[in-house]
Amino acid sequence: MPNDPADALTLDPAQNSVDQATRLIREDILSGRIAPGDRLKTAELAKQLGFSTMPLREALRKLEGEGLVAIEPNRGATVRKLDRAYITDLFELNTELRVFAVRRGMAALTLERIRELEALASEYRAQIEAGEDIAAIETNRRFNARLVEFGGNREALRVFQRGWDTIFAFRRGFGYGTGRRRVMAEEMQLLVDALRRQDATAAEAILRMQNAAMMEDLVSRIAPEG
Amino acid sequence: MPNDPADALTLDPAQNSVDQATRLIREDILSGRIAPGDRLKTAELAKQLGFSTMPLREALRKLEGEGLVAIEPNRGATVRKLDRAYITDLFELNTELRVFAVRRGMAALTLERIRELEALASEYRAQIEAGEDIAAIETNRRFNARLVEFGGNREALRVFQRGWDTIFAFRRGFGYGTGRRRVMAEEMQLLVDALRRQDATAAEAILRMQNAAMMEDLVSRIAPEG
DNA sequence: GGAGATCACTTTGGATCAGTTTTACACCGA
DNA sequence: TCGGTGTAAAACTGATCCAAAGTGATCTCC
Repeated sequence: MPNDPADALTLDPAQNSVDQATRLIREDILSGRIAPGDRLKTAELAKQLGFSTMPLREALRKLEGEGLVAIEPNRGATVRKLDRAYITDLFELNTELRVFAVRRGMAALTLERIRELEALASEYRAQIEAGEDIAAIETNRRFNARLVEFGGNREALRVFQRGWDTIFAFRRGFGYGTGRRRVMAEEMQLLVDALRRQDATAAEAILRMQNAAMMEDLVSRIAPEG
Repeated sequence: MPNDPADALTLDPAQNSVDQATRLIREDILSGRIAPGDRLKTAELAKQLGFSTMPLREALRKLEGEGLVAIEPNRGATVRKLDRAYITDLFELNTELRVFAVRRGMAALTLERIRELEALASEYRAQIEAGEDIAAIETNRRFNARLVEFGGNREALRVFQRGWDTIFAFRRGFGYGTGRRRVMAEEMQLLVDALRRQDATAAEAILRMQNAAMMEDLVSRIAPEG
């Protein structure tokens, strides 16, 4: 969606109530203030956010279309439940999108772009060492988003971002593996090195290796049939 | 979205007006009865479909979330414009998803599944020879959807289907390349043969070759900066 | 004492209505 | 004749209202 005014990627002025409400609810869900499975009552949200129920109804419908909330007839809206299959599928798909982006964007990788990725990787490492976990997570997101963006396929980027947000919202509830963090910093640097060498095979291998480790970490945190 | 009641993949009973309206409008868009860029006025749709304007507003919001329509504040809803970059990105992404599915699903490809794909390929060939273009297009869709489904990643399938529907809606407006059809039937058969031989490399090569040819065909139909 | 039915309360679904913005069109002037 | 302006109609936005469906508690009957 190249020029979507209500796009999460671009900064929207959010003039009308519907867009504002949509943004606020989405942030509440993705930031974990509202947990998966929670009910979203229009009257409650209306009082809480200061809108009437009408914009809320439309906002919830929009979020339903985005897949973030589920609306059952005569029963109202709830935050989308995330089961194991969904999360692992999403995660695997995102890895594939990163591999695709790297393969596709390798040729167009200017030195400037590589330096940007390297800067982000350094920032990530520094934040991990300093114990700034929240900031590190955000840096990680930016690193990967830029990586996919350099692939040059906007739709892939869009799918990737949505998937990332969902996985992130899920992981917040289950915690992060502490052991993976330092390794992640190393892997990031290895990836940048591979990109600098124009070594697509190595880059792909790193991404898949990372995927395997993260999947194991994810699955271990979920109940047998979450 | 494994258990979405209002999912396009599953057959929804569509009890309430919003779901019914959403489905009807979506079908109108994807079938080409409403063209990209057309305005979607709530009052008009309400009279036409027999609902009040309220459910229509919510239906349009839901479709906005799905990315099918764009809603600008105080200006109403229009069917999402499809420009060249969007279509080519989508098409390329879909090729990648097919490659991913083939690689991932190769191991789990039972003989039964291969036979099913082969049957679809034969059906496609027969329909092309008989000049049943509409039916052939549908068979082509089923073939590829099954191919991706056999990959075992539900999210990939979902993204693929949405992308396919969009590309399809676009191509209706620009026509189909007549020359590609017979070649497509051959490529389908080649793909099935590769799958039978468990030859992932060959299968991938066929898919990418097909992608290149289709992209060329697509781009040639679009104005320089459509 | 337990299970089922009834009743009250909560919440959603759909409709109507007033206020605001946009847009189309005619009119006026250069 | 062309361009700008002002008015009017149409469309969207937001709010309130009423009906319908669901939920839960209490009460009665077995």
